[in-house]
Amino acid sequence: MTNSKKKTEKEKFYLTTPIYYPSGKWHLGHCYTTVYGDAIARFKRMEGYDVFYLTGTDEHGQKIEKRAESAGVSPKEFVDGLVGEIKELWSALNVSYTKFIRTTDDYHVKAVQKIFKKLYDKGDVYKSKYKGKYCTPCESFWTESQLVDGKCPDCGREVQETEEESYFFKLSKYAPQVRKLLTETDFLQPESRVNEMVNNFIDAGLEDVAVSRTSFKWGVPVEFDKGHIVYVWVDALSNYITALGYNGEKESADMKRFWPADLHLMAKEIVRFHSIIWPAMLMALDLPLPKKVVGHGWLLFGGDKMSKSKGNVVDPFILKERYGADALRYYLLRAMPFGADGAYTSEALLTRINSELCNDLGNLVRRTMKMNEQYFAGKLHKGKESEEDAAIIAKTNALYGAVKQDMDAYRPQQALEKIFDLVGTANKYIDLTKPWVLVKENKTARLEQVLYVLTEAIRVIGVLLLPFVPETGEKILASLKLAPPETNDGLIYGNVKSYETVALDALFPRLNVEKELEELEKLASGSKAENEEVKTEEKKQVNEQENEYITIDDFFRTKLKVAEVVACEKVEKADKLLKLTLKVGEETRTVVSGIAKHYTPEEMVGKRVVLVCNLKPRNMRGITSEGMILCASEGDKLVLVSPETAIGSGAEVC
RNA sequence: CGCGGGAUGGAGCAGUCGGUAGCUCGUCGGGCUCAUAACCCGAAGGUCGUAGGUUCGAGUCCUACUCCCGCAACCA
Repeated sequence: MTNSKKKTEKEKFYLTTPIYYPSGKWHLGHCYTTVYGDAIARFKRMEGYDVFYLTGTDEHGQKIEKRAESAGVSPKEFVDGLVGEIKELWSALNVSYTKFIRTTDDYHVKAVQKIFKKLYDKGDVYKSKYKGKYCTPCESFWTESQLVDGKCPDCGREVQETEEESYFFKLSKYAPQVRKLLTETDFLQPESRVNEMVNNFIDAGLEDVAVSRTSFKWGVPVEFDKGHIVYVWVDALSNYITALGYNGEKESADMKRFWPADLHLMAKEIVRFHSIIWPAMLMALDLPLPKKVVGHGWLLFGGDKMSKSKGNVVDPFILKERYGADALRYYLLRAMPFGADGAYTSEALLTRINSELCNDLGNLVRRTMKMNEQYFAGKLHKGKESEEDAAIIAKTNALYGAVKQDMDAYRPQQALEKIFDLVGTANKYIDLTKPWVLVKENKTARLEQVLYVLTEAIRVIGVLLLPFVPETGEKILASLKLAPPETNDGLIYGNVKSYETVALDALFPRLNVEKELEELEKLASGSKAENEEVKTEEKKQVNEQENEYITIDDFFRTKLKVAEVVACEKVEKADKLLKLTLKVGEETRTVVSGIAKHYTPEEMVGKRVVLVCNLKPRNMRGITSEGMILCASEGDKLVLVSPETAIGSGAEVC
């Protein structure tokens, strides 16, 4: 509001990623949000803003508590490893965050307690009963709708009506204000999410949310009521203010300077919390609201038709290692459409690297620099423009404005498109002006001017590329013997009057797509195996040596028998389940199996299959499944395991 | 009727307020030689899921339908 202050004072820009939950491997999805934020942060810095870019990890909760327990370490130890990894990842990808917050950080924990107390004192947090159905053996709460035939969906046993004490946040009180915020401002982007939020959650009736739990310990204890743990909403969401030093009491300098946030960036599945609960919390705390929440789509995997099997090499470390941070950053930023889901395929990644980064951009820089070197020993001076130059000069001059417009709308994919449009124009310009002909005709002045025009375009491209692919931008500028500029001033033709350029190594080496796909495939199966190892290790802490072999006795603990399918039908309201009636010797059993996607009920009847007889019965969609039939699967393919030739049902498998 | 997204040339996508259907990759042909077998030009290829409707005119609006994909549920 006080824009008319002194011009000398830098404007601030505060943006955040979500804090990520360290429960498993970090993947490309995490990278997307963070790199997206980084591009914006870097761009804003070049625009002269005082940027605060926050990221971090959300480390509390039951899931982590359990994981740590089964891994035999403390929750903090469990989480420390993963946090170390994600920090490595960000540094590998050149993410320029200002601060990394962990919800286990001391100052955060204390601040959350203060915030909780403040909300409580205000009356917006109150103690009540959390009603639900409790299954004692499973130690789980279920809502009415989750129950199957009124019984525990997990084990099929009776559940008890139980009440648990819990603190609630008066979300309902703020519903009208939040609704207004969503419908009457451009707070939430893309707009398509607004209806989704309003229709599905607000207008459906906003209930107060439970903000404390007593079922686990790993979290921030409620200061004035030990035994209660602050639940994720208050704990995690408030990171955006605790990171600035907010603690409910005195104002911190950073809080004063940077709050409210200019942009909260996240994937669509948590838009709900950021666009409803978070604003309501801030209202309750009497704090200003963030200016914008942007929910981007998901990076989807699969649909890899070219490579035979899954080909899901999505380990960002591997990709970075092989192709470099910039290639990965470029792909992520370029391939995601705004607001919608994007697909990851290794093939698309490789094609993009080759055709756009390597052929179009890399080659443009290289051929130009080589000509500079060859014809003028790299020394160029601004000359007289000719008609041929008009179009490319106009584009060069317009590029910054175009990129800025897209970046102000937080659309890096479109900004990149604009930059690469100039790359294309420059390549065409070379064919248009034919420098090699000018050489032969001794039109030295014209030749120098042509190369100067190109070099100027490349300079602007290089600078504007910095936020997206920082290493590449720097390399381009290094070719021009320029340092990355502090600001975006001077991004117009003619700003640098003379050059002394050098031809450096290729920006991106050309990749053999087929070969790389094969390599990635190999690595994928490797890391997949690794993943599975980790999982089993987590589940059971088996001694490694014992893990390699089981004894014959171990094997015979599994009772396998041949069974004949006598009847089969689809399970209602479940698209993967078939209900099989099996004859095992004299006995008849019902088994529910998730093979409906691969076999029809009709073709199942009469088949002989292998049944695990002594598996603990389990309730699935209201049907008790007494065993499991063996299948072999490979990727999406799944086939039944059957006896090779006819053998009586009930025959033992050994 | 659980929630949501989508259906546009071989593949991946753009198409804003309704007015001649575009881009990238791939394919084919040509050009050039400064450059990383790169670059440039041209061509082939789409009745815009189906059926109705509104309109002078619909990929773009309305209705119904079909199919696909996420989530949820469920696959041990």
